[in-house]
Amino acid sequence: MAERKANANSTQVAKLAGVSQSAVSRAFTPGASIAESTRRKVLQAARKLGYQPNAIARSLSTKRSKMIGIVIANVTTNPFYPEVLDALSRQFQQRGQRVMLFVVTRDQNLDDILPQLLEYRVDGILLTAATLSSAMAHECARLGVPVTLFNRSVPDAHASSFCCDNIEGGRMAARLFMKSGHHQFAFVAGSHDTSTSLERERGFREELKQHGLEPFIEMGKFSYQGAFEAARRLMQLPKSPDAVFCANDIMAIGVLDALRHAEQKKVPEDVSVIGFDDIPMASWPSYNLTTIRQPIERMIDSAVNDLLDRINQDTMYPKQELVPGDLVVRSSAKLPSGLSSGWVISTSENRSENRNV
Amino acid sequence: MAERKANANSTQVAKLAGVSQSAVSRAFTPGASIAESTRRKVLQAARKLGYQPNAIARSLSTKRSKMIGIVIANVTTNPFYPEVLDALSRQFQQRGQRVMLFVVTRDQNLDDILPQLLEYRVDGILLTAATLSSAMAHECARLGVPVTLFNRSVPDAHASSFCCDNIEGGRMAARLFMKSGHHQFAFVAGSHDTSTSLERERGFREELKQHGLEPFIEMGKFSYQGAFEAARRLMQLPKSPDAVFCANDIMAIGVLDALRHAEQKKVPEDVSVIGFDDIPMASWPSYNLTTIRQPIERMIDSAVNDLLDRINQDTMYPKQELVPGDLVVRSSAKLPSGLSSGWVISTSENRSENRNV
DNA sequence: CATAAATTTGCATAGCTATGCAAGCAATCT
DNA sequence: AGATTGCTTGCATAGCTATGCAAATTTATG
Repeated sequence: MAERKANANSTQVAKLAGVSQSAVSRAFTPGASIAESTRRKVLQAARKLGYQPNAIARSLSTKRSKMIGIVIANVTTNPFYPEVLDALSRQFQQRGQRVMLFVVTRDQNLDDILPQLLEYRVDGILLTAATLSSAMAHECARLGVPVTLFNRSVPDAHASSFCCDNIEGGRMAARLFMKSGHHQFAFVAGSHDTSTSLERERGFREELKQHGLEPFIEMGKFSYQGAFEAARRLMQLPKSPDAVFCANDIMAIGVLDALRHAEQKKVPEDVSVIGFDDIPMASWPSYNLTTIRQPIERMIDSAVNDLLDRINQDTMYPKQELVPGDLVVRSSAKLPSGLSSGWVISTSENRSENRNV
Repeated sequence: MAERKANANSTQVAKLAGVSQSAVSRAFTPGASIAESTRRKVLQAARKLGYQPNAIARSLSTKRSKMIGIVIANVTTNPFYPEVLDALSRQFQQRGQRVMLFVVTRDQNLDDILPQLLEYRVDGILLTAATLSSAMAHECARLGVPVTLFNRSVPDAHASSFCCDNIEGGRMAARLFMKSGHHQFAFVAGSHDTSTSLERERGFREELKQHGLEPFIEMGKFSYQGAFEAARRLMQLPKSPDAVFCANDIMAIGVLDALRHAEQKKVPEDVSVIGFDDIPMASWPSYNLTTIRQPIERMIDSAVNDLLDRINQDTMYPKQELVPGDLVVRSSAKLPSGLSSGWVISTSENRSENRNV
């Protein structure tokens, strides 16, 4: 085993600076009671010894690790998640929190992961993947570790949750399809046990049902390839759909590619496609995907604020927030008359604008 | 400030189990000297109290945090990096290391980031972004914290480095272009201060030069959009290129989209395009990108092994490894006679096979 | 200048686990 | 039985910082 080089500690710095160890600690604690002259002496001695406070010892002493556990999945299969991770970790970094990351697979159980985070006494946990078992939610609550779910609906009242309004998003897709005169509808699902996919399907279904319509359902496994194959299956149906709503953009893109390159269909002339998320690729000219945009920044801000607030104030209750999505109209779906590509439609505030997306 | 619920500690467990605190510690330390019967008693008491060893205290005591610092960038702009992050963090997790993640921007200085990692006494550091200043390299060496660079060339001998053979990759691209009879060559660079881009350019240049040829250079800023615009500039040249090599795939895709959708060029009939990385999108039918594949898995394995080995054995010297890339022939570049799409050519072992990519 | 008030300092200890060492114990050997 | 060996166990302490409290110092006030 390698031997760690003796890393200077506060006592050695104190000796060199001719002060007590407490003074060294205070010199590095913003707002602590210490004379400016003493602080300078300490910092100088610290520099000389290459001293840096030991965050591990500080964590032990303060019972605050200043670490947030983030659990994420699908980071390679869906560009939405790298965006989420990027925004999340930037935010936490900026606000003085370190990030302990766990990348999980769809089938991995959180009950094995969370203990590993709790072992390190993370101050809070942010989940963007997998579902939180009720037992684990209780365990975190017992230990006073707040949990926030991003893009997952809440299992019980112990965790906060920040979601896009998936149901309304599904409705928006259905309405756009119907307004522009489609006849056969389909939904490409992600999986049958993920709230996002289920809710988007539900909104889509319900809105269609009000007009006596019902969509075909195919499984796209939340991946490009899965959706590619789903599209091929859809096109083999006797009454193949002319309007396909996908549970996310990466699947919508898989569907588009299948339609164009494997099925010789024109989009949107033969088939219209709508996605969900508005990942950067959606605006590439090869795809020009009409989609429901999740307002990532706003959702992340809320989630981060909520988690940090709950870390600092014991009294706060978990919060559930539903953020409305925007319909971004590009050219993968036929347009109803009066609407042109490049519009963003926010149902929430009933406001439309041409943002040139 | 929130008050932490009293979290059971080893002393409380010891009392309940009727043993000493040491016994509790040993019960949770694999391979420690403890009777099986005692261990059982301890574990039972621990379960009853909901006790979990405190990794922070353990880290302080053992001087091993079992945390690896990972620094990464471009996670939203280049799908290559989510792949790298996914593989890296999986590997470390599997081998019992936690990951402390820093997501940085291109312009962020590592000299501000590394101290934050060192503060937490990470056992090792893996850099996939930014360049390590010599001062910082020394600082890490002084503290005995091994550093491994992924896809970055090494600044001095204090860090290990695992790179794809970028120069040979650039050469391969040049050779393929020349063999299939192109006349005007261009290179779309990522940036002028990144070893990957510079080396790929160098190999490309050198190989062309041997035949008295010289490429145009345009800056693509390592992004889809930047490359899109670079392609448009290239097409406005009096002798516009018919062979464009890009420093990575995401830029190659930007170039493809610009050629097809903004410049009415056919690929590969009018212009051939080659990328670098072989990200998943490269094999999508919309792009079918001919590219130099980086053998991610192998590179990651080597990098992770190296870092963990150096953490455990003080004696080991940093290592520099150059892994050869494979030319993956798809259909974004004209083929020389005798070669058909779907082939992977490994120069290293002089072996070609049809892997149906 | 004396006194009160405010600031700064050091002492001592808590926070939790790992581990070297010596002592205790049981099993094995002669 | 007595001696040897090998395993278990507990004691005591290290690892490093933060912080309540009382003492000491400085500053402000009358």
